Amino acid sequence: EAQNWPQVTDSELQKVSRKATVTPLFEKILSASDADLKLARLIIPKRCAENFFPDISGLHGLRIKIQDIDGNEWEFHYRYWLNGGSRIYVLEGLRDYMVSKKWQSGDTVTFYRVEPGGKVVMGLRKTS
DNA sequence: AGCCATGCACCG
DNA sequence: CGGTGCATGGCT
Repeated sequence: EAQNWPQVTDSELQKVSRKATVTPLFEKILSASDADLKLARLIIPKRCAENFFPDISGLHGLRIKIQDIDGNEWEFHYRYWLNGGSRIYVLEGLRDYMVSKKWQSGDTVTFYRVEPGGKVVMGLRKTS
């Protein structure tokens, strides 16, 4: 009994009880083509992609899991197109998300990072 | 100088 | 003939 009584320092308690930190990464106002259900893809501004999304070397990109604000997890495909000597980054496979959130041109999508873990969360703000 | 919104060729 | 993946061009 006594030997199992927790003897923790204040700083340990702080660490244990600390809430997850949520850092806004970037947001984008949806263009008409971002909101096109047939395309179902979102152009990620280059600087945002390279600063905040995983590095991708090959043209095939990678599958990326992103959680929405309600904790539902979605899986998209993150890749890029070659454009001149540069890249255009694109998040594909958004159709279900778009339908579910009534994603429309002019709305604003915001990406967050949650630590610890580094999970990416996305939220949608409708035009007011 | 070059991003990125969108046009559009071409491949199945 | 619908989508992918790139080309084009408006715009900053």
